[in-house]
Parts: sequence; structure tokens; C-alpha cells
Amino acid sequence: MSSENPETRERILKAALDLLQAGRGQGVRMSDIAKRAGLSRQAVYLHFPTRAELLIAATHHLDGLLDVEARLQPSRTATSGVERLEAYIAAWGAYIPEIYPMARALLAMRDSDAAAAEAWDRRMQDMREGCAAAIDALDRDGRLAPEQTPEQATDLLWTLLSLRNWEQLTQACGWPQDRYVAALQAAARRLFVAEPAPR
Amino acid sequence: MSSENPETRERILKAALDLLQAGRGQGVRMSDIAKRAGLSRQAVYLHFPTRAELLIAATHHLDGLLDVEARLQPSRTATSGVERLEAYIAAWGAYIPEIYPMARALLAMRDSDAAAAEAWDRRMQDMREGCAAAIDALDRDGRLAPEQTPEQATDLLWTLLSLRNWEQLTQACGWPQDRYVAALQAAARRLFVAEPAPR
DNA sequence: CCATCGCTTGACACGGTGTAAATTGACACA
DNA sequence: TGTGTCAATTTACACCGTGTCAAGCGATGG
Repeated sequence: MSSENPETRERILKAALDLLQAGRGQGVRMSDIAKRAGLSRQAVYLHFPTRAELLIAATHHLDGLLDVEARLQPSRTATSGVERLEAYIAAWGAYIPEIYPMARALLAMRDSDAAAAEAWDRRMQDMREGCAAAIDALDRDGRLAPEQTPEQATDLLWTLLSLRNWEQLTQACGWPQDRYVAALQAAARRLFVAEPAPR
Repeated sequence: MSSENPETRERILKAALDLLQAGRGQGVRMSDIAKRAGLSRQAVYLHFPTRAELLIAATHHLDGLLDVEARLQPSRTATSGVERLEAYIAAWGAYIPEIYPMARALLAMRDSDAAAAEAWDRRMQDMREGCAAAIDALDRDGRLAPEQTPEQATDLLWTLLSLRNWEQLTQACGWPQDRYVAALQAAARRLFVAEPAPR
């Protein structure tokens, strides 16, 4: 487990990501991943103790490929709270489709595997930080809608931006990606931003 | 399958509901249900061909107990669109916690069982009807926010009211039920209702 | 008395995960 | 030339939960 060829490990992770992206319906099995990586099923277990650990490692690997930091830069450097909120939604909205197949697999294990649950929850908690930062920026500008506490607004935004909601709007409702982003930006504006000069 | 004691069938369904409500962590297994109903596992299969069918039957059974029609009455008979929207959210919001454990189980089967998926989707489609009716009522009053088409508003409301969102807000965020209802009513008002007299 | 009904017992197949052990082929270093 | 080690292979098996199958059993009733 500690001495295996890291190049093979990569190959396995890539195989897993490829299969998930290819949307092989649901169950991407250990044997599928092994075959795709050109290995025996057992060899995969030499690199990853369980399927859950493999999926978790695959999400980390994907993170490395996607450069989350760079994507969040526009939101972090926004000058106004409103700008920050919109940039965050744009960044996260663009991120979701890239992680979706991976996330789905992890999510599917959530209630049968503790490690998967924890990994997922940690990610969601991180994402929540982003929501909180955007809401706080808004609040500091004095433009958080007065009906809302920052906490409640954060909870609501966090929920609004959930992967499940993206899934429902884009798959079940057939919204194109740009409509999703625009609609959620508009919704967030309406929900959280107070009108500036009350005249 | 067609000639069994209907009283036993009831007992099985009740056992399944009880176990789900009792929140037996996750997997309520066929053998658990059987034991609870005081039967052998195989006897259960004499009444329900698969676990998915059993769960589907259990949701129908639960429907019978909950009297959905009565719950929707206040929304249906509302005089204004705004009233209708709020009543609908209140009714649905009160409904969710009652069906939640059941729904969770069905949802968990969604992507491994076609019958479960179809049953779930049909229910969600029905729920969507309610959303559409509320939005239409608003629109007829001329009070649907002008930024929104009725379809888009329906999609958004439908998504907002999803079971997953209720789950996230009440479990993960720890919102009490009444806060959930109030917050979603407020959010829907903000999102979908246009200000009445534009001065 | 015999049949049928509702259920029991016991056994087994399947699919997928995970474990274990013996084996192979390659490379390194002495 | 061996010897060691390392990645991976093959084969086999255990476990779990679902679903199938067949034989049997006790009550009820014509």
C-alpha cells in the first residue's frame, strides 16, 4: 500500500474518472476500473483498500486537475459584496458540471460508507465557507437584505447552490448551463441583496 | 401473489413503515421487515415480488394514512395567488417530515431500480403540478415577478421545495421545522411575487 | 378424507466487495 | 550467476443482501 508504483496509481484514478465521466449509467465497479486501467481487479486493491477510498482519492486527483483556487480568484478579489456573490455563483456553477459524475458516485456511497460520507461532508462544508464569505461581504457593504441574518442567508445560499439543485434544474428541467448560472445569480440577488438607496 | 391474506400484507407494510420511521440507520432489509411483521423472509416475497415494489406499496399505503387531499385543501381554496403559494408551501412543508424516511428509502433505490425511479419521479412530477398551480395563480393575479416566466418560476419553486433541500436545512443546518416553512415562504415571496402597486 | 391456503424451512444462485496465498516476470546489486 | 525484492497476476474463497425454488406443515372447510 505504501510502496506501489505511483504511476499505476495515477492510471487507476484516471480510469475511474474516465468511466465516471463516460457516465456508465451507475455502478462503476472495481472490476470496470481495473479493466480500464489494464490491471487485474486485485491489483487495484494493492493501491486502494476500498472502493470508497479510491473514489475519495479520485476526487482529490480531480481537484488537482481543476485548479479550484484559480477559479475562486475572481470571487475573492471582487470589490463589492454583490460582485463577490455573483462571481462565486458563476465559479461554483461552472465547477459543478465538471465534478458532477465524480460527486454523484461519492454521494451514492454516502449512506453506506462512513469514509465517503465524511469526505463528501467536508467538501460541502468547504463550499459553505465560500457561501458564508460571499454573504459576509454583502453584509459588510450593508447590503444584506434586512430580513436575513448572515447565518440564515448562508444556509439558504448553500442549499440553493447544492449539487442536487443543479442536477434537478439542468437534468430534470432541462436548463442549459448558462441559464442555470444566470437564474441562480438573479435569485440570489433577489433573495439576499437589499435595494441600495431607499430614497 | 394474488391470493394472499391482505391483512398480512398490511402488516408487512406497517412493519416497513415502522422500521423506516424508527430510522434504523440505513438499510432496512427484507429480513428486518419480515422479522418485524412476525413472518419469514420468504413470506414477504409471497406478497411483494421485490424490495422496490414493497417500498412503492408502502408509500401508497402511507398516502392513504396521510390524506393528502385534505392537506392541499387550504391551498386549492385560497383566494389570492400569494395566499395559494404560502398555503402550498405550508402544506408541503408539513408533509415532508412525515414522508421523509419512506422517501429516503425510495430515493436510495432510485438509481439502482427502474421501478423505484419511476415511482419517485411520478411523485415529484405530481408535486411539481402543485408548484405550477401556485405560480399560475400568482400569474393570473398579475403578481408574478416580471423577470420570470411561469415555467422558470415553477422549475425554481419546485427545486426550492425539494426533499433534499428540506433535508439539508433541517438536518445539516439544524433549522426547526417552523423556521424552514417560514423561511421558504419568505424566500418564495421574495423570488416570485412582484410588488403590488408600483406607486 | 383430502384439498387448498398461508406460511415455514432450508437450500441455493447471483452480483459486488473485500481477503488471502501462491506464482510470475523484471530489475537491481553483488 | 544467483538472490532478493517488488509489482502485478491467478485462483479461490468469505460475506452480504436480494431473489428463486421446492418440500413440508397446520389449520380450515367442502
